[in-house]
Amino acid sequence: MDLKQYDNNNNIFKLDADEQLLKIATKLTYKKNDFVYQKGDAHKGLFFICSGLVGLTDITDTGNEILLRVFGKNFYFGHRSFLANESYHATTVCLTDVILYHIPFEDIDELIVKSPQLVKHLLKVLAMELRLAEEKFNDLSGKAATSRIIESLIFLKHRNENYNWTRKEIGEFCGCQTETVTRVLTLCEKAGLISKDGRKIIILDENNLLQYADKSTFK
Amino acid sequence: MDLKQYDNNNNIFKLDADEQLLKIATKLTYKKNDFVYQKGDAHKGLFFICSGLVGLTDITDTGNEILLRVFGKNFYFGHRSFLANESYHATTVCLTDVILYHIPFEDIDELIVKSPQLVKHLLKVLAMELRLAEEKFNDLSGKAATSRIIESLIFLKHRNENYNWTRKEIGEFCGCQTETVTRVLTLCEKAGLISKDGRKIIILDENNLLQYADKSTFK
DNA sequence: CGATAGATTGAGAGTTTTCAACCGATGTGG
DNA sequence: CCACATCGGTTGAAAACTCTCAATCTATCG
Repeated sequence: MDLKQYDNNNNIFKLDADEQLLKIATKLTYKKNDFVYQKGDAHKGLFFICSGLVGLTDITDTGNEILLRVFGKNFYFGHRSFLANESYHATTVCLTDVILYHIPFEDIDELIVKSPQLVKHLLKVLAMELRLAEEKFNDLSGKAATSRIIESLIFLKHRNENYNWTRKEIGEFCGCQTETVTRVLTLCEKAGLISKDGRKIIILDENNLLQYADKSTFK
Repeated sequence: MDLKQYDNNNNIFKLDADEQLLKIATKLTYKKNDFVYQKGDAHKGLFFICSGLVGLTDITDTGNEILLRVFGKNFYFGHRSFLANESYHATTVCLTDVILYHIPFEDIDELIVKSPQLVKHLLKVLAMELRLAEEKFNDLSGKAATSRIIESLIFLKHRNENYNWTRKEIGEFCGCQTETVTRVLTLCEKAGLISKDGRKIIILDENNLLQYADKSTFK
C-alpha cells in the first residue's frame, strides 16, 4: 500500500450524511460480530455508518478469514455490489457495535436522479478502493510478511485510532497468520518501535517503524 | 476468482465506440512492449482499444513484475486514475501491437456532460474490477499455486482466446514464478487436461481442468 | 541459420504455515 | 467480588510450499 497517499483520518473516503437521503433511510443498530449482509445476498442499496466499524470479510479455500476492506464513521458501504448490479461477493461483519442508516435504492438510475453528488463520491471511492486492492495484491505478491504487517498496522490505525486491532484482524488484512503477526510485533517491540499495553498496540515512532518494514524477514 | 461470473468473451466489460466521443479522440498505434502510460504519470483521460491487448502492470519490492488487469478490444482503460483524480498507480504495457483512441478529458464533470452513458459503463466496470481484484487477493492468500495458475489460465484465455499467454504472464497475473507455472502446466498435460502445441496451451476439458485446480500442490 | 525469447527441469534454500501447548487478559454469572 | 470460561496472545518445533539459481532445451523470428 502506498501509505503516503492517505490523509491521516482517511477523510477522503468519508462524506457527511445527505439529509435528503436520510429521509428515506432506515436506522439500524447492530452488535459486535453481527452481519449486515452476507456473501451471495442480492444487493440492497447503500449503507451509511453513523458510528462503529464494519469489516468486509471473506473466507479462503483453506477456511481462513480475510479482511478485504474496513469502513468507519461516515463511510458508505454496500456500494460495490449496488453499482455493479451484482450480488455481494463478501460478507460485512460489525467489528464493534454499529449504528447505521440503510438507504434503499432500486438501481443506479434512481440514485443518479436523487443524488448525483453521491454518485460522484462513490465513483471516486470505488476508484480509490480499486487502487488499494491492487496495491494489497502487489504487497501480498512481493513483500515479506514483516512489511505487510507493519504497513497494515499503520493503515488500520489511521483508519481508526481508537480501535484496538487484534493480531487476527491485522493478519487477515494483509494475508498472514495470527502467529506471524505476533512474532513480528514482538520483534518491533524489542526494537523499541512499538509498545504493548495489554492487548493494545502503541506505535511509538511511525517513521522508524515504516523503515523497519523494509527488513525482509522476522527471524 | 469466481469464473462462473463471466460470460465467455467478457462482453460485459466491453462497449462499442461512442461516435460522438471519437470525434474528439486521437488515434494512436503502439508496438508490442510499448508503454501507453507509466506509473506516477498524471491521468490523461480515457483510452479505448480498437485492436490488441494491453496489460496493467506493476513491479513488486523484490523486482518482480505483476499483471494486475488485462484490457482487450473494445475495453476502456485509464479510467481508474481518471475517476479517482489520482496519478497512475501502475503502468500499461502493450502485450501485442495495439491501435487505440485516446479521448482527453479534463475531469469527471466534463465526462458526465458529454457522455453520461459512458460514466455508467465505467462505474459498472470499475465495480466489477474491484470484485475481481479482491477475489485475486483472496486467491493469493488462500489458494495453492496450482489452483491460481489453472484459474488464471482459464480466465485469461476467456479474455482473449487467440492470444498465446506465456508462463511469465500467467505467473505475473496470479502471483507466482514462471517455473511454477511450467511445473503445473506439465502436470496438467500429463493428466490429459491440456495439450501444448509449441508454446501454445490448448485447454482440452475446461471442467475437468477446473476440478483439478482444487488439488493443493504440484508435487 | 543464428540469435533471442521463452520453456523445462533439478536441487537446494528459505519464509511462512501448521500444530500444539501454554499464558494472560477480559468479561460474566453466581 | 471471586471463579471460571473464553478470547486473544505467545512461543517453539517441524513441515510444507514455493522460490531461487543454474543449466539446458526448444520455439520463433529476422
